Amino acid sequence: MYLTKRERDCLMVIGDNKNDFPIRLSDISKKMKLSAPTVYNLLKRLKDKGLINENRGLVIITSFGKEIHSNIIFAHRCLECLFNEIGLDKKFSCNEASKIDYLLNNELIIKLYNHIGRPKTCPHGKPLVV
Amino acid sequence: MYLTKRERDCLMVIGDNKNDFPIRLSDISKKMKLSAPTVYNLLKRLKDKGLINENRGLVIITSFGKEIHSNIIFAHRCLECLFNEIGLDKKFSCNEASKIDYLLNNELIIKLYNHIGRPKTCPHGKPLVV
DNA sequence: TAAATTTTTAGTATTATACTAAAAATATAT
DNA sequence: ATATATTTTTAGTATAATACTAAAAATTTA
Repeated sequence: MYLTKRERDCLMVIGDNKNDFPIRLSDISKKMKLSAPTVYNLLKRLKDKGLINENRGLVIITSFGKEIHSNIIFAHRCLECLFNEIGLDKKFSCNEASKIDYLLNNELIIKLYNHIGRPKTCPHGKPLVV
Repeated sequence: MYLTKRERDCLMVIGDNKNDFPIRLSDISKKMKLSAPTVYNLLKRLKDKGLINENRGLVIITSFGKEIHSNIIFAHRCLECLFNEIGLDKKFSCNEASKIDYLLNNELIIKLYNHIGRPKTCPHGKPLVV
């Protein structure tokens, strides 16, 4: 599953949506600070990759999309823990984690998780395993 | 200094050249398994970024290019050490490190280096500090 | 100097990114 | 119900990165 940084960011916005209702294209557009047509094209790619379903601007994440999303969340929080542990502040840790959380092999992330002592939460207090 | 993955790979080939003589475009082309015109365009970009000097296919790395190259080498080997420590084999560690060694902030890498106990060498036995 | 190799130009193509303008569709408010 | 507002979609444009082939130009080697 190769994702570009933008695709990753878009999937995160969609997956982070706590609402029961589908998220709108216009909401994603506002959150990502990108024009509607740009998001329209992004959504087409995420659809092609089987990560979302989309109908007339209403976006629902697929179960595959949820899997990839939660993998990225897990990788992100593991990396945040590591970066925080070695002396970076929360914001910096988060920022650096965002650059690479979608690129690394899952096996690596699980081994990293074990190595840092299976923490319960990330530096923001969010749970690592949901 | 933003580099693409390909630019990173090309700079590594150029910087890894131990020969006193400049490396040829055709040699880079062979090593990277890319056509000569593709490398030609890559070199133009590295030139624009001040990383190399190039004249009629003869390529020399600049002092700035050397700096970036050695930063990436250092990041790469630190990451390899970490990945090896958490239980990945040499090859896997190297492969994963290559994905991200050019993306992370230098401060982070230095803190990681301290965290892993300032090792002398990477899993391949190559020195971390030259 | 001829042959071989290498660099460079020219042209094509794809993917990702991102915009504006405007048409079409849908939703909201009166 | 209809006018207004919002949203989605299409169309068109643009740039950067990637990567190729074919062929011309330049350089190197034999």
